[in-house]
Amino acid sequence: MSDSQEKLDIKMLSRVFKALSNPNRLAIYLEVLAHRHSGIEAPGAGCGIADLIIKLSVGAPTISHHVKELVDAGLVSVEKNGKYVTCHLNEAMQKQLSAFFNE
Amino acid sequence: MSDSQEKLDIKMLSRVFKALSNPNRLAIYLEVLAHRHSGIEAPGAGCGIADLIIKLSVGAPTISHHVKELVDAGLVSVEKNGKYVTCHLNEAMQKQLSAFFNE
DNA sequence: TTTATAGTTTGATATGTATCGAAGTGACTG
DNA sequence: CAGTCACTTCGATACATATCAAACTATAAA
Repeated sequence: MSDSQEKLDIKMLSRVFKALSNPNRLAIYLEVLAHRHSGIEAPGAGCGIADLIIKLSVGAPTISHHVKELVDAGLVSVEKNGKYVTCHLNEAMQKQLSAFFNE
Repeated sequence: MSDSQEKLDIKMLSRVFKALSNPNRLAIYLEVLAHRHSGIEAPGAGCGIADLIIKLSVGAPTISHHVKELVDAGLVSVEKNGKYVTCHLNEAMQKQLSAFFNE
């Protein structure tokens, strides 16, 4: 299964960078990174959409849009619990990016 | 002025990623990366603008524009020799990006 | 000095993006 | 069921971007 692709080609890479090219989206990604190893989410401590809305001071539609783009780029994934949504880091992509800049 | 030595904040980081978010610009950056350790440039073997025009199949103005954006983002630098221009990797920025994704 | 070469700048255009308010959807609550 | 909550989708708008052709600059060659 193509979970995350084997190796990043130019097209996919540029998609990833485009996803990170917006300050708000990058902030979301950094927030997800920060919660990377926080284990089971304490309520409100995770990377819920509501937390992001507060931290970034932009509207819910915008956050929703940005999160979707991060998901589409393969950088994060979302998990639905009832009416709540939590963001998680895509570790595989993280590794590939790390490898790319380490070369 | 404050060049790229301190740590990358969200604003600068997003600028860097924006520079890499265009496939053609990313291709240029990869080309520069590829010539990173080729020592003294053999004529035509380096990362001259002309080489890039051929490799990317886009017009000279577009290449010129993209190279400028990469320079502005601090990813590469340019060196003029007579009427020729060669691109070089900004190693400091490379290190910072590597560090960012390794964290 | 005239001409050619390498690259840049300008102007135009077509397309993409960020953001918002309003309306919609699905889940929980009384 | 009716209402609220958390989030998403839609539609509009203002702004940014990628690209090209044409004009320009600077260097080199004749």
